[in-house]
Amino acid sequence: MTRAADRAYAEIRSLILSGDAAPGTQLTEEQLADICGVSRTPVRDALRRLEAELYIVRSGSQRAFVADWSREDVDEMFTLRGMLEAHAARRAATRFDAKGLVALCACNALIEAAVRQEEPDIPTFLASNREFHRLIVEAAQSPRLAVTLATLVEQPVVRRTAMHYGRDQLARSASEHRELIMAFEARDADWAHAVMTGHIRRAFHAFRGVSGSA
Amino acid sequence: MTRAADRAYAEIRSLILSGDAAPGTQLTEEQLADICGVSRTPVRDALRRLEAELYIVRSGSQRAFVADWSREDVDEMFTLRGMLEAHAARRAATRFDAKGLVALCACNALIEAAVRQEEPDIPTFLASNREFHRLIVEAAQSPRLAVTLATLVEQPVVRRTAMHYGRDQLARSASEHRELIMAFEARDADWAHAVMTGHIRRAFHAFRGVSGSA
DNA sequence: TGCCAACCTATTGTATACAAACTTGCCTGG
DNA sequence: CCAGGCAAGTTTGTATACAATAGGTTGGCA
Repeated sequence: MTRAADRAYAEIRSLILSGDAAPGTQLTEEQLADICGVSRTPVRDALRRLEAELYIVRSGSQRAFVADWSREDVDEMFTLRGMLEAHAARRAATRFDAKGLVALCACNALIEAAVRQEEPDIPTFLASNREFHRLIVEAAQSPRLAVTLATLVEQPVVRRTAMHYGRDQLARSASEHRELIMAFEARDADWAHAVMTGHIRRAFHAFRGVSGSA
Repeated sequence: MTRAADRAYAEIRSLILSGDAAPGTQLTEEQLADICGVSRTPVRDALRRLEAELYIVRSGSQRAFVADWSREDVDEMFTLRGMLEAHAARRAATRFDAKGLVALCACNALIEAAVRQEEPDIPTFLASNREFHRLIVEAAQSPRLAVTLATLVEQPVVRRTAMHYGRDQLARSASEHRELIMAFEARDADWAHAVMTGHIRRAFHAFRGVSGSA
């Protein structure tokens, strides 16, 4: 199922994430169509998605530009994500079934393995971390929440961040995940909410530290 | 600026809100193109937006169906909206300028006028109410928050609800708006947060009451 | 009669051509 | 010299034709 629109979406997002398309750059549909080797139609679809996810912004006349992320934007993104993910954790705590918890544990096992390596395996960490959070949102059983969060977790910032984490930060993350799992096993909604809040806030400050020194 | 895509969006949304397109109904692009008097291209754009706003859902093979709103969906929507709008109010409290507050007061004056009528003017109430909340989100100065909330406030439920409110509920709403304005004038973030939380929760229970008896 | 397969239809995905709208820069008149 | 508008070029919006694919139906075979 590799539709042209999906490939265009992945390609354009990659351009933005890699920095090849710097913030503020204008993205014209034709130019992107050339790059992706498809026509403008699927490119338009891809741009709509990227716009909803705030990778790009549009001028008054609907021209597309690579979004610029100010310090305030990053702060606000983490705050929103913290609120919503904590809410998801609260809901998930009373809704997880045995199978879901097993999957969650397996997922975190992958994360811990990736971290324990001599040279931490960042791509695996990222993928598994994303899956971990996705499992929790899924367990929360709220389509609205899932859609809303989906536009926040896959942001440029999140991806760039982990690249620069030290192993201690990565290990800390895995450890917090373990505590989350404990809260879920105890079906303790308040606990899960609190741990998730702290988890995201810590990630936020880890990012500020990294980004400030970089 | 009445693009075909915008008209199609409004037309299709209206079909869903009015109930002409019942939940579960399949919406085919060609059929909608006929109804709206445009080609499939703008209809596809409109469907993408409606999908993001959860008016419609898609099957595995990308077929579009009118979304079904369960009781749980409605609960969750109000909860999310409450969290996010309260957060917006908190931010807005320390960011409103004199001009913004004047606009907010003017907006609520319209609402109160609409409510005081012999026969309450529901369309005006809805429009002004929407503008009132929009002004607050704008004052919060968080594009992410604005985008996120935009997908929640314009939901089928919200619109259907107000149609059935009694005058007491409408008046209560306007009165809560006045208290919000007081909180903003005092630049008291916690107060604004609390009032907004209560405002949305009351609307939620008013809806449950109306919808339960209907 | 039940099931499987092939075809046929309905629906979405993509490409392309053309139209509308916005930008830009030049030119003209004051 | 500046302002305003006009014209050319760029970019997005829309329509339409065609391709691919999923679903349903019908016919044949066991």
